[in-house]
Amino acid sequence: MESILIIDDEADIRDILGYNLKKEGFQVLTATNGIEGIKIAERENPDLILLDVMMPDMDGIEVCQLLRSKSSTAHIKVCFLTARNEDYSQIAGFDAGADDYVSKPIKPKVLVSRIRAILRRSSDEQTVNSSLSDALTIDRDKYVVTKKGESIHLPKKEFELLALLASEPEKVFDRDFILETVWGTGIIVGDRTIDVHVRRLREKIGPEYIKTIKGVGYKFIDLQ
Amino acid sequence: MESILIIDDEADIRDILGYNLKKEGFQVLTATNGIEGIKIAERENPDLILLDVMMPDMDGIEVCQLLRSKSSTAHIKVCFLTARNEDYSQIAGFDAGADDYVSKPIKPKVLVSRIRAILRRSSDEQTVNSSLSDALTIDRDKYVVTKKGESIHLPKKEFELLALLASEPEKVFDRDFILETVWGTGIIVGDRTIDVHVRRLREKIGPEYIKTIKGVGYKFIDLQ
DNA sequence: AAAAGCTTTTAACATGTTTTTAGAATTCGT
DNA sequence: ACGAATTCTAAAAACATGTTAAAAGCTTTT
Repeated sequence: MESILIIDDEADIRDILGYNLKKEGFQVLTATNGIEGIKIAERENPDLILLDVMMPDMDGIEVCQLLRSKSSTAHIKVCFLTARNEDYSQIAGFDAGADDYVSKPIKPKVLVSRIRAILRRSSDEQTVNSSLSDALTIDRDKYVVTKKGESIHLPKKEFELLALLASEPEKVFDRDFILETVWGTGIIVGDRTIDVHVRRLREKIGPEYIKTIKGVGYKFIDLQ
Repeated sequence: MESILIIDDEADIRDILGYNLKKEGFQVLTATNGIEGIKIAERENPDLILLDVMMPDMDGIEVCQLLRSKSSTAHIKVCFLTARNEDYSQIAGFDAGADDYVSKPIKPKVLVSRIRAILRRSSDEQTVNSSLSDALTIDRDKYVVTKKGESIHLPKKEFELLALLASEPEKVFDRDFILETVWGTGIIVGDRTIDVHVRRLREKIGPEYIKTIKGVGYKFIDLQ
């Protein structure tokens, strides 16, 4: 589950945002000021921090700069909460390393969709990196496989199979696991079904990417 | 001309507000309760709804949530009318997706300036979102699609479908998601309903914009 | 209140693609 | 070289989508 840390001095805001984010399935952490927020961020390593710009003692900009300067928190996504016409803070915020900002009054639905967008952005990048060899890219969202810039059309099962194998290059996936994941538990298909799919995948993306481990299963080779 | 829907059970309020808004050049629609209001909103697609929080049967919060949950009304701006010390309603109101609120007793001049502010804000936002590809523009506010300067009339469902797909070009939307978003959760329609809508969309905007991913769903292609 | 016009949904059928199967050929490890 | 596992091939079966026309729902007009 994705976790979100809210840093805001106003209890009302913390409550409303917390309520809405929990409802959407996020794990919620809260802090009432910058110092506390940084401590929690270090300890809990949340996926994203919602950070109020205007706070007494230490403002959001400062907090963000501190987060960015520590290696244990530098990677955490930060989204600023700003009052409507604090235009300057948007600029200063991005400057300080924010990923996005949302203006008050905050509409929960807007906020949630922005949060999802930020998190998706980062997970996309990872997907691309992890399932990417120099020549091959796999984009689950767009359902597209690219080889040396040329996009290759793959039908659903072949795509799912490739995406699974490529999700952990070098790891051997055994036939039962592949069947469960790509076909679904309980679905019974003949012995040769996987083979045929692998064959056609090799035909389309090139045979060098998928290696057979006889008696066990298949693995994706990340060609450097 | 910008249109405003007033939903309030008290005839006095409807009359006073209606009179003032007409004088300011708005087109005014009225409804005496939530159900009627939602119907009118769907049919007339007003630019903004003034929504009384305290009403018998269905209160404003509920009405607003319903409006937000339907794709055909989700984009309409909502401004709550609240009694002076209903503080909680401000919180619950934003929670339900309101854009602003005005406390009674309402001073017409204040209300008009608030309304102008909301509409101005929204038209700014929409401009950014509306031009999605060079050839095709989609304006949620006006419910208009333009292709190379020529405006194309699309019925509601087709428009919503296009707007959804175009909201993230290249991304594949699966059939379940499309059904949930455009038709609504729990609404059951036949298997071929989406296809037929896609077909007619392609007929009107050109077949090259919407691509089928067999077994998965559809995606919008952003032609450069 | 009926008629005319749209929009939306349904249903039946056509089409083309994907998935599965099965047998023969081949490969691989021991 | 032997046997088990995998690949290859082609055809059958299953499936998803496209296409049409008509029916069912709405709104607006008369």
